[in-house]
Amino acid sequence: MRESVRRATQVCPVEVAIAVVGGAWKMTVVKQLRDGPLRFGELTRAVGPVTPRVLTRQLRELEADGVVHREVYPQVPPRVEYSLTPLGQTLGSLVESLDAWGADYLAQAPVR
Amino acid sequence: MRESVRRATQVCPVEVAIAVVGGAWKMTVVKQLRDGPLRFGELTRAVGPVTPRVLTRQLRELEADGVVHREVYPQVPPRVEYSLTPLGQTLGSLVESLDAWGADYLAQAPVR
DNA sequence: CAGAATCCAACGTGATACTG
DNA sequence: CAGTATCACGTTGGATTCTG
Repeated sequence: MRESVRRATQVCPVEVAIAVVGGAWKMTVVKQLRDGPLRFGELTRAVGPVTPRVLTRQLRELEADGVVHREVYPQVPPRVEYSLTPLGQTLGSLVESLDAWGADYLAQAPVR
Repeated sequence: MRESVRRATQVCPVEVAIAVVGGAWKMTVVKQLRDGPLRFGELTRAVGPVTPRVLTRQLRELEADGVVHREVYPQVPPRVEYSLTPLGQTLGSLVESLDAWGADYLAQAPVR
């Protein structure tokens, strides 16, 4: 268990959830993977203006937390596919809620 | 609109939601305020091992994002009450979902 | 009581260049 | 293609002390 998650257990279950999914790009990754596995490059483009360096780290953390599965196909050129684990799939409704709330928030507080 | 929220708008609504509620203690604050207004001291004790310095900053951000209302009663000793705004109340179901997911996560990945 | 001031360490995030 | 190496930096969260 990652340290930040372990610390959250000392506070409240909601902090645990935030510790797992609260990082930048993480919930967007989950959102994109809901439609099926994606290769690293596909995921990079789908998520947005994220650098490979950063996306890799977020994926590693999601993997460590059991949310994402990383499948390496030993071939040239390399092929690595990311997918949601069963646990990751349980985040589906949460992603939808966050997506809807964020959209509502933008509707009532427009970007200036 | 806070800068981190504005940046999130360039990515995805889910990132906007995370930008608003993703900070440490924030969703725990919302959870505690669901049962009604709390004074600063009460909130400090209810949230957990948070320092006044940090809790104040998180509350200011939640206030700036329109989630929390801060009511000052001009008296001695000072009395300041925090409550959820209508927007903050719309986070209710999200808090419940996060709480449930976090609890499930702990059940399947016990603290070691 | 409800914070503000000051200071700081750690972390999260990012740009750029390079590689098996 | 899917990263890694290196470097850099702003923000976050925190400890401590002090105050109207």
